[in-house]
Amino acid sequence: MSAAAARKRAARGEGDQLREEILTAAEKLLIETASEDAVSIRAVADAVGVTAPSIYRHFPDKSHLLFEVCSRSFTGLDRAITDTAVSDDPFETLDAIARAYVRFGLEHPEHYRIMFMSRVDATPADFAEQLLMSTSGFGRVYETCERALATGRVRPTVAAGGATAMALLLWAQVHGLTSLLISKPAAPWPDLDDMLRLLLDVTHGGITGTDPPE
Amino acid sequence: MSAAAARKRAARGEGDQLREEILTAAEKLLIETASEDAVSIRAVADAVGVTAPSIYRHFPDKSHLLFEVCSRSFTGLDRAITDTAVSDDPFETLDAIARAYVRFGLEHPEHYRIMFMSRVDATPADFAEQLLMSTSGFGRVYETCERALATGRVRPTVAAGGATAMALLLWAQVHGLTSLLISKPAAPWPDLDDMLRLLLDVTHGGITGTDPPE
DNA sequence: TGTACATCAGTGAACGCGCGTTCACTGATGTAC
DNA sequence: TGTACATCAGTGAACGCGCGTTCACTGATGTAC
Repeated sequence: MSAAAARKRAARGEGDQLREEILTAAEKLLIETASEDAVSIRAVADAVGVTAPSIYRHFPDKSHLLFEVCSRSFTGLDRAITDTAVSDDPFETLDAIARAYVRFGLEHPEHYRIMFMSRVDATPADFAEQLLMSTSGFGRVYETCERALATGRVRPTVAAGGATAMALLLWAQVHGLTSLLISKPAAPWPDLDDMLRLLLDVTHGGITGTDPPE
Repeated sequence: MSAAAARKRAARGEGDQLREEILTAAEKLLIETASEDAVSIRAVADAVGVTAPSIYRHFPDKSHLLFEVCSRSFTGLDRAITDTAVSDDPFETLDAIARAYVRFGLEHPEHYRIMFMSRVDATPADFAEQLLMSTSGFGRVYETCERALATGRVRPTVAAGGATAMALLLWAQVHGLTSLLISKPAAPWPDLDDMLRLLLDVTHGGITGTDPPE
């Protein structure tokens, strides 16, 4: 049962149109099947309504296709972080970013899985790592950590590690919750809002040594 | 190049011997190749020095084999937690468990990946979840959280969630660090000991509202 | 305006591969008499 | 003690499958004269 509607062949300059459709279909397939393996060249081609070889006019091979789908997800997360309102208070900003991060992960679990839970060499070359660390999203977190340190409200033992360690710690915290919620949905989780509040509360308290403002 | 040494055929009662060898080989393959996909029936059989069909005398199918490898890993983690010395101070106990947990994950990254970072339906039926939550390891954490709550030293906002939420939070914390270290080794991580101390410090501080004892 | 032609998006058939699994079998091992 | 026999661990060949990828091709589109 080929999902293909009758396709019109693209005109001369419009080759990029099919390219877009391929990416969209691959993304959709990835999300629906919840499995990277199910995203085969043939399946994608079929979903778009085209034969398998024509994928190769637009992507050199399968891994480049998957990587581009993945890389768009990074952009999405990046935007989610970058769009987060900046507060004068760096701690509030970090809270807002953390919430945006978790929300993004839960709304795009399969992308999240590929980005942060899959094997390192699943994406071409060393590209992926670079892509991650160079995103403006991580940069934003790092800067905000610097601002937080500058307030002098960070406990000395924590401040000693510097902004890099602090940013990585915060990342680990939100990643831990996000990825466990994705991979172990059957655990006896409390209400998500409660859990998130608890996490942020503990993290804030552990970093500043004071109760959170609210 | 079959890795097979000449094998002696097992005697009557010793069928379980090959079964053991199969499990060991599958585990080894999983760790060496760092890929669940590379653990094929054929590859395992070859590693043991036997033909593929003979696997089926010992396991009904591939997923049961993989599941048993995985289930042994759970037992390993479970033991790592259960063997952790219990201190009178529940917070010290939680710290020790956390350290044992992270160490286990880093020493068995592929097992850890399968246990906590892979898709839910990658293991037969709903077995896996049950296996996780019913391990004595998680029970130990839960009990220790109850003891911690009983000390009255836990901040009210945290205590309000109860022992379940607290245990899940701690799990998310250590899982976050462990899984990120595994999947993003190229990130600018500080020294592991420093990172771990930072994590425990922040968590402890966030939960009790006081500086750690040391 | 009309026709010959170059371009190039997409096709259809085929390749070789490794996979999980099945089947009828072989032949060493242990047992019954 | 010796022999016929049942057991069953492991074999070898084969199955059908979906995969990524290649190749020579078709035929609609746009352009040059």
